Amino acid sequence: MTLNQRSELLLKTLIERYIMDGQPVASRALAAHTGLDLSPATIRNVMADLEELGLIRSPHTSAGRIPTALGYRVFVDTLLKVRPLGESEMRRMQGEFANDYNPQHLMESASSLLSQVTRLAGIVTVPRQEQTSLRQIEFLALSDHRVLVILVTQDGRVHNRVITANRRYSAAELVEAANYFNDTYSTRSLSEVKRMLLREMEKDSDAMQRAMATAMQMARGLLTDHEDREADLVVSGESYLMQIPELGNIDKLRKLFDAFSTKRDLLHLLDQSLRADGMQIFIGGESGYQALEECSVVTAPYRVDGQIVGTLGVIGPTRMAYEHVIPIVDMTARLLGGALSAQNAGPSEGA
Amino acid sequence: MTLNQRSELLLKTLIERYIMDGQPVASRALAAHTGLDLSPATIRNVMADLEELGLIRSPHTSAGRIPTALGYRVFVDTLLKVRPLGESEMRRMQGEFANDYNPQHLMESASSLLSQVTRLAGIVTVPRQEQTSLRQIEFLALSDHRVLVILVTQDGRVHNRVITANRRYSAAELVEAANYFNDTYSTRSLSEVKRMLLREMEKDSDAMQRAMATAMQMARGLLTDHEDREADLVVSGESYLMQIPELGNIDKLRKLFDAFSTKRDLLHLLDQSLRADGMQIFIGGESGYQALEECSVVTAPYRVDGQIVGTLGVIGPTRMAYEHVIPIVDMTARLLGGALSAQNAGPSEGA
DNA sequence: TTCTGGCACTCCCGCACCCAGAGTGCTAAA
DNA sequence: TTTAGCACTCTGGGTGCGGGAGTGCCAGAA
Repeated sequence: MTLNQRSELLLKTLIERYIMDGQPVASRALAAHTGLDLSPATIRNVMADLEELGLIRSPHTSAGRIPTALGYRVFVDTLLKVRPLGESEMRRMQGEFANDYNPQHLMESASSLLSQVTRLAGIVTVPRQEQTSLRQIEFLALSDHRVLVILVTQDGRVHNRVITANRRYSAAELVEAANYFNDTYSTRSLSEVKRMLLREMEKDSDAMQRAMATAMQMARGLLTDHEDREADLVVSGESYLMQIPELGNIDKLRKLFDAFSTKRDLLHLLDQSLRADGMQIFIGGESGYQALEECSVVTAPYRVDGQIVGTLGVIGPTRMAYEHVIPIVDMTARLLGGALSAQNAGPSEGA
Repeated sequence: MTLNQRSELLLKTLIERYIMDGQPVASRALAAHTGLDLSPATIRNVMADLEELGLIRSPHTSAGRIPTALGYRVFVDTLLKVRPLGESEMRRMQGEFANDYNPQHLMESASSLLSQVTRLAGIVTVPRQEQTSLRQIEFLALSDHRVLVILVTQDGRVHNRVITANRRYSAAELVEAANYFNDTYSTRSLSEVKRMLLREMEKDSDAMQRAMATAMQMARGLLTDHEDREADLVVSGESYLMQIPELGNIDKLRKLFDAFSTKRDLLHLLDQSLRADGMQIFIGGESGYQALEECSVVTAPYRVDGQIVGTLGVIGPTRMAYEHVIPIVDMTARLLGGALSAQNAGPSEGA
């Protein structure tokens, strides 16, 4: 499928116009808005060819043409000129992340920033624990048999988990166990820690030192149901999606919102982007999820200390201003990654 | 405004029927479904009186009647017979809370339980910190100047906050400070702690013991921006609201969903319920929030160790099955309160 | 006095119909 | 290869009509 230059230009303008006002584009309008000095009749001939190729279609006989998913694909892959971010917009975005050292809060900022600037729904995945490495662990006796485990990961997030032990542990024992744990496992990735722990636990526990045994005991609580729903999503601006006319159908809208609250499908989708190591754009049904039928998803992974740990992006109608959305998503990923990495160094000013 | 028994019965049946199928109720239908042996003509006379009183209205001349907000008010206040929960439903609900000792998780369960059982949106406010009392506090050195403060409140929730100190603190210092803090302030309510701290800090810091000084230093970080958005809402099942026909109007729907993501108005509303110390029902515009125009809100406060700490409830169309919803909200409040109180005792089985 | 049957009236709703407008596809000529 | 012209098609809004549902009122029955 090769398009000559003129067809490309026409396809490009057609999609741009359609994105602008959502109306099927007629041959006359196209003739007027593309620079070429051609009559509507000529345009019609070209459009017939483009329709043949499956790039555009007409909703009915006497309407103009609208892009198909394939048309958008070609547009995004080869025709789109991404417009770089303006200075002021850039500064405004940077401002959102300045002086904030709370990781959870940073992710919420990123999500709401995405949705506000693009007027679409913003999504940010919270770093998967397996990906990030352990920085520090502490055990704290709460009551007789209950111990609070505090886990600080490399991205600066603090995780709590209360576990119920089968005997009472003294404060000294717990400190000792934590020290052992920190000495042995700190700076290793959580998945690695998990592997190592499982191996250790196979050994006869009689042979262990006391500290080690206690640490193992605590770790058991950590290992069991740790990853259930920890991998989480921050979503914001869903309500922007309610005014997009393509989803006037309440039923489709409902499916979409269910996807937002279930989160599972979205997490899967974003996982793909996590592995892909670069900006990704899913157009319409391409994502494979029925709820996203009429939607496109633009995602970019973000890095903490050079390591990809999560993804963020936006969800909106297939008819979205890609050339505008793409640089915003890209920049937000950089800014969030930067802010999360920066905080490891820690701020230098006083409280 | 006094209604005779017959008018009351007719109003009650009319509203029940309208809640059932959402259609305006005609005199003939009403004559058939109320036990009374009256002709439609007689019913019409009574309906004219009820309309005069502002309890019902007709959408247009030749339609039946539908209840007004005032009508609903009278209905829920004086006519409604709440149907007690069935055994099996009760057990099912209890099951949701069994063997769960994670407060955050319990609140999410409560919210999703509410929405699943009622098929409306469920809301649960997270306990206000001021209301609950301090159980335990610990300080943990993260890096040079950064200290992790871990705060365990009476309801079992664990709060983290990273503060940046203006000098390095040794582990021993931090332990000592935590001990001092726990000895002095434990079991007091957080608002009380805050008051006492402010008083202490006015004194000359030279006079303080070292531990106390350190504790004060840490506390400063806690006091500053603590209550910003901590008071939070757990919402679920919003998408159920999309299929209620009264909100077919996308614009109203959007306002409602904005209210869900802003959360502020909802928090205000629930705060009223917190103070009212009992089940509350806001019908239509009564709540005073425009977004809730066509909605009713049913709320009940829940208690931890006898003390009201939060509220929960549902939001749905004014035309909701109150006699069904009310006992569910009531029971959920008891169950959540119970589960949160129970966990303070702690489970007895091993890990 | 209260209830009821009857009747005229009103309004909604679905249906068919028509018409203007917009846009296309095709053909023949430049 | 491009273009003008023309016939054709589809949409959407407006209109008119008839049936159905329900009311309000009145006069007579209980």
